[in-house]
Amino acid sequence: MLVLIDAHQGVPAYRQIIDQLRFQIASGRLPAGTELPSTRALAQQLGINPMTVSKAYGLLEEDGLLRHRPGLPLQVVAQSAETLRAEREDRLRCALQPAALAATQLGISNARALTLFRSLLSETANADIANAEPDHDC
Amino acid sequence: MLVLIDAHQGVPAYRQIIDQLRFQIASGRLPAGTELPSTRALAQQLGINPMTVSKAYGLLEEDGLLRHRPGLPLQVVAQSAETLRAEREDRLRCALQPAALAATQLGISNARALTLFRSLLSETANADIANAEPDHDC
DNA sequence: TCATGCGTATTGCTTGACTGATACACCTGA
DNA sequence: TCAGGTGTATCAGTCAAGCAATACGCATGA
Repeated sequence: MLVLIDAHQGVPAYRQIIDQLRFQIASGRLPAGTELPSTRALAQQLGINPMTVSKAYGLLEEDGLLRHRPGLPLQVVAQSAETLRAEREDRLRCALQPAALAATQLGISNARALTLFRSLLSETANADIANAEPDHDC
Repeated sequence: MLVLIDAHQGVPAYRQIIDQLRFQIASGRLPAGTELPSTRALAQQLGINPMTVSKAYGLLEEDGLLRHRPGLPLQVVAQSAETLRAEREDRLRCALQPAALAATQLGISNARALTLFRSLLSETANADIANAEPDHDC
């Protein structure tokens, strides 16, 4: 399954599509040249409107991640290794930003925050990726 | 001036109040026992409705940062050392969990992830909360 | 040529967040 | 007791985001 929509999550559908595709492109799971399913096909698979998929595709194309030639399916655009590396780091930075803000506002020292993050990284690396769920509600 | 509202920022007024007060409490600029201005006083000062201030105060009270006794002004709650330390760390852990997961799935090394987090912590600590700017949308 | 599939521009609806006006209950202090 | 202070419950209005139905232009292949 390419994309999964969780209606219970509060995040709009088109943004979930963007996030998951962007993630899979950055991580290399969708290499350059990969053809994406049509808007109608993916929409039917997800049980949503084709326009919602189209909105996601359009924004990804604006970002230069996808290429669209009329009459042909959308393709993942080839990106340099450096661009991919920067993209990966950017995504991690975005994930870390709220944590850094929380640490500051909570008055937790940088050293303590880093120690916490280090232990979490070890736990996550050892955990099975399949059941990537938060242990308790945050 | 206790709080500043920037109408052009896109962030709702009640949330700007929460963020700024939370930061000032965490940083010690508003020590325990400090009496906050009344909802009406702060509302008039900011040119907004008292209910908007009340909403912010109410949420901060839910978080245990403020204490309200009917008929008396709101007070900053005394931060009991050990019990709140664990709770603060738990909240930071929850903020860090998705980042640790992203680092693992993106194939970013623990060392690189920690370096990134360290630099973000420095940036966040130096930033003034008044102009809490998103560098670029994540 | 025509049927088929493609992406999407346009339009309107729904939903929820945000805000504010009003009214109320409560406490303090004269 | 009562005037004046407090926070806030309730209700209604505004606004933008998200989504979907429809229709259109385009490319392909028989």
